[in-house]
Amino acid sequence: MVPALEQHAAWLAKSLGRTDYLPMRPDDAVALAEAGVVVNKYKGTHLFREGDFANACYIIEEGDVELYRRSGSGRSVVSRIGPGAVVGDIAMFQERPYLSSARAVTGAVVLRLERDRLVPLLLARPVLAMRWLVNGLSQLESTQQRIIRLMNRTVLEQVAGLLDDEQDGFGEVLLSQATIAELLGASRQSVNEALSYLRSDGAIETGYRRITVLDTERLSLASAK
Amino acid sequence: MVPALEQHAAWLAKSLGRTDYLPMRPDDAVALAEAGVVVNKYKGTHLFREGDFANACYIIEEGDVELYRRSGSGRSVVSRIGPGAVVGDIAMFQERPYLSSARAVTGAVVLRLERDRLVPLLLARPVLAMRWLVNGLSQLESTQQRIIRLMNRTVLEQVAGLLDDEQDGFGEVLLSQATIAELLGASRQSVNEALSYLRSDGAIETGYRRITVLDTERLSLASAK
DNA sequence: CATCGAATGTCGGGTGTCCGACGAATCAGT
DNA sequence: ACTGATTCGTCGGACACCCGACATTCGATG
Repeated sequence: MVPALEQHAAWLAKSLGRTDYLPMRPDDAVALAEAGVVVNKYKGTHLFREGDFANACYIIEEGDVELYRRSGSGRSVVSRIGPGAVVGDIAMFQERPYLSSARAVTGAVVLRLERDRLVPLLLARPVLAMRWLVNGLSQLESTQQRIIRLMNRTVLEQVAGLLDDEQDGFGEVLLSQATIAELLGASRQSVNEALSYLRSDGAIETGYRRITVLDTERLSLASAK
Repeated sequence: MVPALEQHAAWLAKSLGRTDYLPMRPDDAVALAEAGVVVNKYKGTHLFREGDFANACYIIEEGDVELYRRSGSGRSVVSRIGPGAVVGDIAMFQERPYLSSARAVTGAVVLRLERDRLVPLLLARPVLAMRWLVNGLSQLESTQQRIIRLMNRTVLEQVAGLLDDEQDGFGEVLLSQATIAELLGASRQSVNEALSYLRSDGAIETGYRRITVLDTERLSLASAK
């Protein structure tokens, strides 16, 4: 076994959750890593497109991926996911076409898992199936929370909440205002107005494709309201 | 084995999806039915409340259940689910408190599954775990679709879409306007205005806690826009 | 350093929705 | 049939948001 494979195995074990009551033996993770292929995706390329038949799913190891659908004329962003997320598994398990397109917005490293190899593996190793289950349900939970964040909230509150969630270790969010607007289902102008307010409040600093969080306190204040 | 148990087993097999590549042996369904307890819930009673520690999950066999959370002052409806849906499993698998309350809005029959009995069962029978997984992911899909339905859509379009989805075999939707408003995150008045428009258009008829769909064609026309 | 595409900041006009309020209609219980 | 509680229908004012438009600024590319 190559060292890289071991590394991926360890990474997978961490990514699929840390539930104590589901002890994961090392060979479980290794088996999963062996079943997949590590793929390097360049910025802007697609993992899959809406309508393609779902033969495989992907686990994101590095980078950000955007999920979107055509809706009428334009496209609407369903969600944006990062390392640890599993994508395409819904359609894959149901043996149907993907219901959204997945595009790497940064350079990304993903693990591609073919349906024909994954399903037998999960059936043979119940612990992996259970982990996968818990992981998928966690995703469901965060999606539901996003619904709540969208409902009955002004753009200002939504923007503040998003910045609070998305900031990295240095308090930076590297998104254009247009992208934020798409994520929230708002217009770019309204997002700009909200950012202006937060800036004048001293909660953030804004730059080109970059927002720096200065005061998390004020931010969550504007978010909760 | 009592006849009622057989019936529940058959029902469970149907409810957890019909994926051909996951053949479910009869004893799988029976084992699942045996692991749970059938509970009768009267209108208005709670299956569980937000914050309670999640010891069990529920499969709904009859009736409708409403999921809601406290948000600030009032409560906001997360979703409304019917027969076939599984609820409470997210928190249960994660060993955390329930993140929303579940209340029977009609009389309901549910199967209560204790965590301590279910987890070993799923580990012993991978097919069941996989079915559960596919079912949970389907729920995730419909939640995502609901997000899309909420974003960038007028109340009229949302109401038309909801009626199209929720009508039963006779084209009837038995919900009060206030409930519809909660489901969509809109005000009762706006829902009323949308219904008035659809009524004058000849697409629906309205009554006390009842809406009858007359013309599905016009409805989907108003929904798509 | 010149150029061009992309992103930001800002302005009015138009409108969809919320909110409070009120009366009419419907249902359930004594 | 009377009564109280719930639901429906409707109005006008307030306001957050969308949209189009335009100038400005930033960053990559040669």
